[in-house]
This record gives sequence, C-alpha cells and structure tokens, in this order.
Amino acid sequence: MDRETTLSGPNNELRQRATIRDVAALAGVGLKTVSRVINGEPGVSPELTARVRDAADRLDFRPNLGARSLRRAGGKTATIGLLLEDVSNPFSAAIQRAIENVARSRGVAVFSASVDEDPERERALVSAFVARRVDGLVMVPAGRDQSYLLNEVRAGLSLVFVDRAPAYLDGDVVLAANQSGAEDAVRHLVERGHRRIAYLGDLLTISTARDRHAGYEAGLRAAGIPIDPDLVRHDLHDSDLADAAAADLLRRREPPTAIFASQNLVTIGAVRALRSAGRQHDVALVGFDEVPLADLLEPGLTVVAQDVLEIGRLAAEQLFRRLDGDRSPTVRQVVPTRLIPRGSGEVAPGR
Amino acid sequence: MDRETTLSGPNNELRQRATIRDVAALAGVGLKTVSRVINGEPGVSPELTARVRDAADRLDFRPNLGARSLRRAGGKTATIGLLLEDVSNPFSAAIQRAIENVARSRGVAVFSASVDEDPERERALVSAFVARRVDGLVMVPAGRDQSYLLNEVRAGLSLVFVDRAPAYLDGDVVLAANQSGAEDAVRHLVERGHRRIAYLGDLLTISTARDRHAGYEAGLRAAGIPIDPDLVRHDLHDSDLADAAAADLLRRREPPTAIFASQNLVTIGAVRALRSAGRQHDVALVGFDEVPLADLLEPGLTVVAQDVLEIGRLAAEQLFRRLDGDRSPTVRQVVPTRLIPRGSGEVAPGR
DNA sequence: CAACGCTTTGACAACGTTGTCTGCGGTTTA
DNA sequence: TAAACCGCAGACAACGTTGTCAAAGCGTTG
Repeated sequence: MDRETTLSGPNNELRQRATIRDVAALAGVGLKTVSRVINGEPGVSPELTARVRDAADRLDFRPNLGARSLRRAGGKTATIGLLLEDVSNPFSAAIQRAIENVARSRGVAVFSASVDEDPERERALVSAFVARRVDGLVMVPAGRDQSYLLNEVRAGLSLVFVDRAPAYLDGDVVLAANQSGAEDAVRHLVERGHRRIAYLGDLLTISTARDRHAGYEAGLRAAGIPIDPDLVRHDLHDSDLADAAAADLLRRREPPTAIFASQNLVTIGAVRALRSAGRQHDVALVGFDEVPLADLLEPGLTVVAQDVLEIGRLAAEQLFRRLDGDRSPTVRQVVPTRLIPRGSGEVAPGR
Repeated sequence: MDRETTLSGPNNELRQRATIRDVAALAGVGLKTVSRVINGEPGVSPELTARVRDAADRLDFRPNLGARSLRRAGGKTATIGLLLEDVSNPFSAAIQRAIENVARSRGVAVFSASVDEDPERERALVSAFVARRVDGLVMVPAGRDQSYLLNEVRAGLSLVFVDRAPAYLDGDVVLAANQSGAEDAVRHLVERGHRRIAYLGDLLTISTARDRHAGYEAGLRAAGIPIDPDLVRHDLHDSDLADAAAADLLRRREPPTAIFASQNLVTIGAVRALRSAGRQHDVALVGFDEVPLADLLEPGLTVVAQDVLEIGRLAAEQLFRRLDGDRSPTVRQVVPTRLIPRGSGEVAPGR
C-alpha cells in the first residue's frame, strides 16, 4: 500500500484555511446560509443544506471558534483554565484528569498550567488565561491573597478552588477533610499505643498544610498528649527536605515512635529516612494522601487517602453549574478521607 | 484586617469587560493610540502614553487575544495543544510538564487532553484544537493512521509526535531508543545467566510496544537463544492484565527465570504477580520506563529508564522551531535510555 | 384582487483588535 | 518661499463569524 504522505512533497503549498466565505462562494449561497447550516439552525431548504455541506467538506472547512465567540452573545469560548501546583505530580495529574472528564462531556477544552507555589506565577497565569477569555478557572491557590480575582469575577469569570481555600475572597471550594483526616491518622497511632508522634509538614503558606497540622494537634489534644514542638517540622516541600528532617528526628535522644507525614512527597521522604536508618519496622508511619505503589513497600504504607478524582469531579461540576448560570451563595464541599492500613501505621511502639 | 471580599455583596453587578474602545474614551484618545500603547509600538507621545496606561489600569483592561489573533497577520494564537495517552499517568504527566516549561518561556498557553488510545477520540481532539486555532500540536498518536492530519498541516498547523512515530504521515518525531533499550534489558539478563526470559508487552497497536518487542527478539537472537512464543504475552494494557499474565507464566511447568516488562503499568503488574507468588527474589525482572518508588521496593526494581523530560523538551523545541518558520525536512530524534540496576534485574537464575 | 402571513434567503452591522493610510502641525531642505 | 519631510494621531477597513432585519416568493384569506 502506498498511502504514505509526505509533507515535503509537491502538494505542499500552504493554502489558507477555508472560511465561511469560501464555502458560501463554492456553494453559491449567502454567508448566513452557511452559518445556519453549520450551526444546525432550522429554515434552510434540504437542497441548499446539502450543497453547503458538500462545499464545506470539499474545502475541509473548520469553523473558527475564536471568531465565533467574539461575535456570539455572552462570548463564551468553551474553554476553561486549570491552575495546578505541578501537572507532573500525581495529585495534580489526577485532579486534571477528573476535570478533563467532565469538560470533555461538554465539549469544553482545558488549558492547564503549573503554578509551582509561586504567587507571581499564579497571577501571571490567571492573566494569560483571562486574556484568552476562558469561561472559567479551576485553581489550587498558591498565593496568600486571592482578592485580586474579584475584578475578574465581576467581569464574568467563573471560579472554583480545589484542594485549598482562597484567602480574602469568597469563592466555591472543594477540598479533602484535611483536619479530620489528620486527626484520624493521629488517633490511629494513639490507639496502637504511640505517644511520641512526630509531625512532618509542607510549607506553612499552604492552607492544606495548616489544616492538617491543626488536625494533628487536635488528635493529640483529644488523647491528652501534650504537644512537643521538637517533634514538629514544617516547610518540607520536597522529599529530600522531608528525608533530612525525618533522619534528624530519628537521631534524637528520644526519637518519636511514630511519624505522621502530612503530604505525598513528605511521606516518601520519611519512608526513605526510615529505610536508611533501618527503622521501618520499628517506627510507625502514616502518610496523608496516597502514594503510588504504597501497597508494594515493606511494610505496606498506611495512608489517609483522599478521593482525588472525586475532588476534581466535584470541582468541575461546580464550575459548570456556575457557568450554567447558578448564582447561589458560594459552597464549600468537603470530601471525606479514608484511612487505609497497610502495615506501616500498625507498627507498635518499640522497646 | 478587613480585606475579605465577598462575591455576593452589593458591588456584584457584572459589568462588561472593558475594551480598547472604553479605554480610548476614558483617555480621550483614538482607538489606534490605545492599541499602540498596549503593544509598545513607538510613536506615541509620553503624555498620551501615560493617559492611556492610566485609563487601562483604571478599567482593568485586558486585551482580548482571540480578537487580536483574528486580526493580526498569520493569525497566531500563542496556544498549542497536547494530546497525551492519559494526563494522569506519570509518563504523560512528565511530558506535559516538560512541554509546559518550554511553552511558558514563550508566553504560549497549552491545551492538554487524554486520548486513551482511542483513534476516534484522537481525531475529535485534533478537531477541537484546530477549531480553536492552536498554532501547533504535540501528540502521542493513538490511531493506526495519521494521514488525516495532512490537510491540517497544509493549512499551516505545526505538528510534532512524541513517544511514537506517526503512520502514513511524515512528521517530526521524538522518541526513546525503544529497540536498543529493550535489547539492553535482555542482554543484562542474559549476562547474568538467564535463558528463559519472558516478554510482557503492551498493545501491539502501539508502535513503541512493537519496537520494544523487536528489541527483545534481537537481544535473544544476539545471545543465540531461540524465541519461545509461550514466553511472550502481548496486549497487556493495564497492570491487572499484566499481573494475570505474569502469574500465569509463573504457574507453567517450565516458568521463566526472568521477565522483561515493556512498560510502566506492565512492570507494576509483574511486581505484583511476583510478590503474590513469593518469587520476587527468585525471578529476575527488568522493566522499561521508570516506576515511582522503584528504589524502595524489595528487591529494588531494575529498569531501563527513559529521559522523559528530555523527550518532552526536545519535542517542544522542535515544535517551536517549526512555528518559527523552519521548513527543513522532518527529523527523527532518538533519546538514549539508561539501564538502572537496583536488584530485581540482578537476580540469578534459580535452583 | 388587495392584504396578509409564512418560509426561505441574504445584506449588513457588529464583536475587539490591528494594518493601512491619511491628516495635521511643525521643521528642515532646495 | 515652496517643497519635502518628520512625528504624531486617528479614521477606516478588515479578520471570521453570527444577530438583526428586510426582501422575495408564494399561498391563503376576506
């Protein structure tokens, strides 16, 4: 078979993309008639409809959505933007996928971008998406102040926050039960006899980290265990920092008998530190958020799992509800977490 | 501090977004003058420039990029599309991130979408992106025939393929050294004395899977080992299928002493099967492509790693080269793989 | 048979922006 | 002193599409 087509062949002249005008000319009808056929509007005779369809096919006509949304009332672009922490981390990736699924069913295209915890980048990306007139935005806020978005919202932008609540702005949010999930983790450890439970947490600028830390403290308080500030480490934003912090804790005179790691990468760092010290079977570990292959480690990794796909799905649905005209007061949706025991969280206090 | 802003407050009327016309009116100048200031074109007096800037700020003016690209010559939208297998798998996510990094530096926004190995969806997504007039597309082809893209390319769309070569279309490609990487894996196992080496592979419709399979066969041939079709399993597109296939192989009368798993999820399935059978220290395993936490498993997982970020980066750079007007013949860039021994691939043949 | 109504069609303006071109003062040059 | 030129400003058309409206054709009604 000889169907191979080559871009450098003689047929390579770049002909302009056909417009509605070209189609009209070829079909021998007026512009508006073509427009009507394309949009399936009624009131065009079967004969002309066929002629237009044929001409459009022949010219490989593709309506220009940009031009359309410029003209159409409301100016919807059937496009949304997604601001994530980092598209390549599994949490962000799962959110993105869930949102894509909902958007797909509505013929809406999705821009996505990584904010990398940089407030300036957050603003720049919002600006870039607004310049492209996205209908709405799903975002994980990074900065400490989202009030700058008010103007956009007034101008008609719909907005839903995921994973973290916005600051200085009232908006729809979908997030995990961070505090109660962290409390569950601590209770789980306390029930197994632990009293020296360390906390390893992400950047304190991140509201989710603060919530989980609050849950950690609440869990200890509920058990009547005093909080030992020496067992608490914040601002561990990657797994190397977490590894180092955990290693440091393990070297203390009175090391913790259990660790609560409040995030993905932090958990991985803690696993590494325990491995290096050969303590993975002595010191208990519960992580917040699922880790890939957690069940294949030894011991299996006990985690407080978030239903990330559900969080993404709810966020997308809330966004589309707003896009469909829902003007009711803002909503805060909390998705429950689930503690999954796999071994590491069931290690008893040693000695 | 009382900066909290509420979307349901009295200031909530939706005022239209300001246009260049509003800015011109407020500044008391002509349209074109505003346009010049926005675009930093020379030839506007400092005084008027200041007036326009001020008016634009006051109205929170954001130029409409859609309208701009409609008018501007060439009609570039500073937007590209990305078609991946599934944004939520680590390979796709890494590609996406690498491409975003390059696009970011050029002020280009990125649409992304998951094709899920569905050729119809591939076409639908291309269509959706073309309708939005993306300047270019980076894609992992899913269907068996990409010749339908020729019309788009003629109409000026730039196109780069990643991870797999297109079929029936000549286009730029960036991919890993699939065949030689697979050969390396087999050689590694042969050197440790294995002769019964199983192959677990992804869908044969995927060119990458075919290439890796070819590498597997070449590796065996080079070692003078006859190919045993009973040790070869294709079309394992998720880790459950791979798990089942591996379990089945292990139950055979003459089980393999080593397994080559030709893809991410397949490798994970194989790990699970070895674990369930308690054979992870008897049967060697080498996977193609990195697996998260591979170093934390026991034994550590030996893999042929692809430099995914590099692949993504090269693809994006090639795309932008095309967008910048490069019309040279199409290029095929092959990124070398690297075998990372971590334990599972160094298990000696048993008994 | 005039008046009306219905269906089908297309001319035209407009969406927000920028490329082209012309106009206006003022200066330099022939 | 006229001619040419400069720097600056804005009027206008156009990009590809759709909303509005009017016209044309044709049948129905009083």
